[in-house]
Amino acid sequence: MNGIRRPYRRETEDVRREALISAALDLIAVGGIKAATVRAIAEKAGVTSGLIRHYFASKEDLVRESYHWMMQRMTADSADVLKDSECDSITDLAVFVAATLVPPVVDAARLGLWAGFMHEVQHDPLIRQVHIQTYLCYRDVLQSLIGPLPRAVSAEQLRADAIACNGVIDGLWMEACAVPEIFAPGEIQRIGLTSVGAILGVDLLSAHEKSQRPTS
Amino acid sequence: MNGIRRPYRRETEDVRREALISAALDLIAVGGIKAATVRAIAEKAGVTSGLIRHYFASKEDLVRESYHWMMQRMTADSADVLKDSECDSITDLAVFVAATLVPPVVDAARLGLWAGFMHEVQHDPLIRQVHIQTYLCYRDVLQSLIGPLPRAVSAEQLRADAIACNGVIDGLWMEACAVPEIFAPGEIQRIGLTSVGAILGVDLLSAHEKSQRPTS
DNA sequence: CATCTTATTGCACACTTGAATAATTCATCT
DNA sequence: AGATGAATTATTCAAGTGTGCAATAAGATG
Repeated sequence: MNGIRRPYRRETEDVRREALISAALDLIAVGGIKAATVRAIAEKAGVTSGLIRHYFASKEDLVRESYHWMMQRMTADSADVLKDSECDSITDLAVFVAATLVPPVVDAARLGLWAGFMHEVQHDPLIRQVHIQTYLCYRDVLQSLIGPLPRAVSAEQLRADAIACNGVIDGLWMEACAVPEIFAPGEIQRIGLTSVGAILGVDLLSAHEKSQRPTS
Repeated sequence: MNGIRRPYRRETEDVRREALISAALDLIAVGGIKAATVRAIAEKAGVTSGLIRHYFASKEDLVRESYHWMMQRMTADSADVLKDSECDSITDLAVFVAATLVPPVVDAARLGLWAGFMHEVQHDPLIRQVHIQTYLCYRDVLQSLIGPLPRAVSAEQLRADAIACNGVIDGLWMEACAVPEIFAPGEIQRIGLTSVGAILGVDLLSAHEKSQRPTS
């Protein structure tokens, strides 16, 4: 058989793996896990489907690694918000909460991705571990922002506060992603700041407003 | 061909439709949407796969109706908590919040079900409409519980409070379903009561404790 | 009991799926 | 340049997918 084959370039393992992972995540975000077939992934990554099994033990394996990759990126993204902050602890927290409740963190595709994996969290041990690790990591960041606040609380109370704040933020993020049209612009962000502030007994709303305009 | 056919009983349309819907939901809860194949659904419902197309225009159609059915049941369940309450408004709210944050509402299968459909919410117009309707309905119940509280707030504030409380509850519910093992028993419930109370400026925790033991 | 309606089965069909493997072609090394 | 090795393609395969439709038997009606 001598049909003409498509030309190709050889790439490093890292390049190909990342291309396949990105393609898988794109597909899952838009069409759910069922849309991530080997053929669709390969086409989106610009290769043929056979290559998937060359770099991953199975398609399942690729999906698992994709989840890990995505969660790592999300964690890094949220940590970046505070990278070079020179503000007080209240303002840091306000900025952190506010950033989580507007685009690009609020994004239908991101929610689709997150939900697409949620069921695997129940059954795949590795995915479950990644989920827990990412959740705890995010909560720790939150706790490290809550801790320095000018309040006197026990360690137990601090943990409870972090869980609670994480809960509000997650819940609001979800609804904002799912059906943004039923909220006014900026409403969810404002509600998030107010609620977290109420839980912690600090005024996050004005702290956030203050952080917006000192560009003078 | 005259192989012996499996015997069967004729049932009404309602019985069969509900059996098929229940079977579909069971499968989706455990294995995600991809597990809900026509053959698996039919087997679990005790019929053969051809019957699905007799009662539903397509498998997709069955899935859509299943979602609708599930959401209606969830809404009804949460409304039932307050059915014959004779308590004051604070206690009603406390009971409502508390009920959402323990089993059977907190349940991995329920979360799996909910997440399994989340992606369809983005793309299927009917499912999206059902989602919005259910969300607003739940929030209205919440708002009707918040409204009578002994506080003086504007209508706008009331709406914001309801959104915020719904957010906390959703977020905590999610984490409790997903990874219950990282929380102490009753911890999420307590945190939920405290947080919602803090947002609204009322003491839900003691209101709930009070409602537990007046069985004298 | 005979007849009729239709709920239900059983099967075939066309397609898609993930996986396995043979066949190629690119890039590197001497 | 020419050979070597491995990245990549192309093809095949068995299993599973939803759908369409004819055959059948359950149960109501007369």
